[in-house]
Amino acid sequence: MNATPRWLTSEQKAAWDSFIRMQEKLIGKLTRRLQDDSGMSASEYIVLAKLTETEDGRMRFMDLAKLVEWEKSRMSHQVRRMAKRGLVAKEECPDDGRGAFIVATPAGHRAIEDAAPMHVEHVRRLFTDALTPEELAVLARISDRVLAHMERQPD
Amino acid sequence: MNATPRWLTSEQKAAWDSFIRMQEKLIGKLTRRLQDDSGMSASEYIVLAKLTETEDGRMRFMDLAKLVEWEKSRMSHQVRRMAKRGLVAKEECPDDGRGAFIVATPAGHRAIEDAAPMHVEHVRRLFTDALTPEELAVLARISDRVLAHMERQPD
DNA sequence: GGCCGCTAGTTGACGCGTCAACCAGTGCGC
DNA sequence: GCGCACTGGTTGACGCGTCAACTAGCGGCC
Repeated sequence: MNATPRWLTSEQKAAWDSFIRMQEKLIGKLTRRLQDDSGMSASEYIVLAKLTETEDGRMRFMDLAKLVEWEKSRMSHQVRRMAKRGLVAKEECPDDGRGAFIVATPAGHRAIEDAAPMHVEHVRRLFTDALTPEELAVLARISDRVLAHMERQPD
Repeated sequence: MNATPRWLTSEQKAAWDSFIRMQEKLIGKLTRRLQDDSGMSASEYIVLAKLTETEDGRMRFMDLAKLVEWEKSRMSHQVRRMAKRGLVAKEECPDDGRGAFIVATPAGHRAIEDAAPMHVEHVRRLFTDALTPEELAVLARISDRVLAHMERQPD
């Protein structure tokens, strides 16, 4: 212990800084846009998106949480807030006394249908339009490599 | 208005999904690690990092906010919390009656010096080690392109 | 020197995310 | 059928981030 730390090379640091800066600005702009255009947070958007992609706009609480890779407590808080806003509703589950279904309400369906086209347009405008198809493919490959690499690491 | 929305192609959507997933997982792991290893949030880390990179560990409030591209209210809240924890202190500015200097305390210096080597190690372990130097360079170039593209867009 | 618009910084309310503690129902072993 | 570990889900406290409203000092124009 107490070995002199191995810092990043200047190329590595530059790459890291660019990546972090880009990602922060991009996500920031998108969430602000979503909020301004549709009065919806990114979390609300993704919950509604996943729910309404199903057959009947309904999903078991834990299935939903696993699908978006959230902790159950995060999902619980989120669902409570969205239920208060009338975007989703909780229904009890006949098969499992503990369980709950989360359902997108009509207002929820309307909200995501209104929001989605604009959101996609912003993703296009800010992100995909910046890159050639080849660059986009390279970025996808790199992202998958990092993801795969992380899977192999502890934690 | 009401034109049928132009969705992303499946390649674009796949690239977007991979990027988002990677970035969320990576940032998530790093912040959790930082918290566990050093009891510090990412925000605290960056504030201390920028502060201690200066000559005297001191910076004008607004200069600091601009440097890390935060809103002043965000910085104000952050500094208040960090002052409460004893990581920084506020000093008044002789030249400008409104102004404030933010100073890293000895505890602040110690905290970042302890945290930095481990943090860098995790960045290396989770990110730079996943990629070849060429891939890293490509990612940097792509990030810079997206950044530059965003600068040219409204908002 | 008095007004006015600007910049510096704070505050409060509210949504978000994490952690840890908790309750309740399930299902399995005996 | 009883006990017990596990899963499903909630809750409360707290740090974080945004927005909007606010205070206060500065600087320029008349």
